Amino acid sequence: MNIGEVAKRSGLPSKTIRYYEEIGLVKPLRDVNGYRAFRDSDLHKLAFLNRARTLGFTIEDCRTLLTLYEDKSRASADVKELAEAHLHKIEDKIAQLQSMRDTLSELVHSCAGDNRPDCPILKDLAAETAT
Amino acid sequence: MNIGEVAKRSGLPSKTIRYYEEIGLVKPLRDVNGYRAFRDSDLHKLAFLNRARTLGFTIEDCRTLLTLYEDKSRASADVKELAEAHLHKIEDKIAQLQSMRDTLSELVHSCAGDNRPDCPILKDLAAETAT
DNA sequence: CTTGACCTTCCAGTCACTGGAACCCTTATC
DNA sequence: GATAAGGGTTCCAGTGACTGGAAGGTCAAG
Repeated sequence: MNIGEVAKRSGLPSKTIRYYEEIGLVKPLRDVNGYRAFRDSDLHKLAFLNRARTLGFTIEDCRTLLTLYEDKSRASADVKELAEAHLHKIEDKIAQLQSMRDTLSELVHSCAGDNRPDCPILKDLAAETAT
Repeated sequence: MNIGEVAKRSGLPSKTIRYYEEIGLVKPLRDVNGYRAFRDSDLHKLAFLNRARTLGFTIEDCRTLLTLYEDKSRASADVKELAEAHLHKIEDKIAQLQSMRDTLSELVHSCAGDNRPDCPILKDLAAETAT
């Protein structure tokens, strides 16, 4: 398979696939004309990567996950640990964003949004934290 | 004020303050020795920036907000519009993260996490999307 | 005079791509 | 055989918002 087809089938842009090769996540063969020649196993890996990235795993996490995936004697505990750590990070991030949202939402609602200059949003941003 | 004190008082690292000068968000004066000399108004701006960044506004948003803040004839609608757009982005991001979290959480719970190799997390990541 | 805590600039790295330029290969059509 | 479209290739630069580190200047205290 050429890169275009693999892109279509894996859901990843060609650029990204080239990048993944560059950082050693996939190692496609080469045709005589220099084109990358992807095997089914490469496609499979790329789809795996796409899914893992969609779930927010970092590239380094993905690298580890791929290794674990290919290590048939892995302990599922290792995978679970990684996934749990990632889950916690996501939950932290959500909490942080929710706190932003709550504050912002309040500010937005308190602002008249007309053509007068008085604006509680700017007032809040400019507020002294303490003296 | 020297940068160290402004850092302490604004809550921003010195490095960040230098960076903000570099991109034109603040324009402190200079002492004869080359040290940055911050006025109260600079400190005030930096605290404003810190607060806005904490709420997740991009640097470019911050630049606009600062301009609006200093334009005493602004319309509060302009501020509100910017804040609302940002709020929507945050809400989208939250939704996206929640969807990740839900999937991940399910996967984590379905995985025994023992020393056997069987792992639903990897299975899911490797699943074909369609044929 | 030296020590240590400041301050300065400049350069490189982060993360995971993404865009673009310049060029090569393949296939079809005229 | 020329040409054009639509693949593919490499390499370089840029993104956002810092952050780390090196190499060096300045200042106050002892």
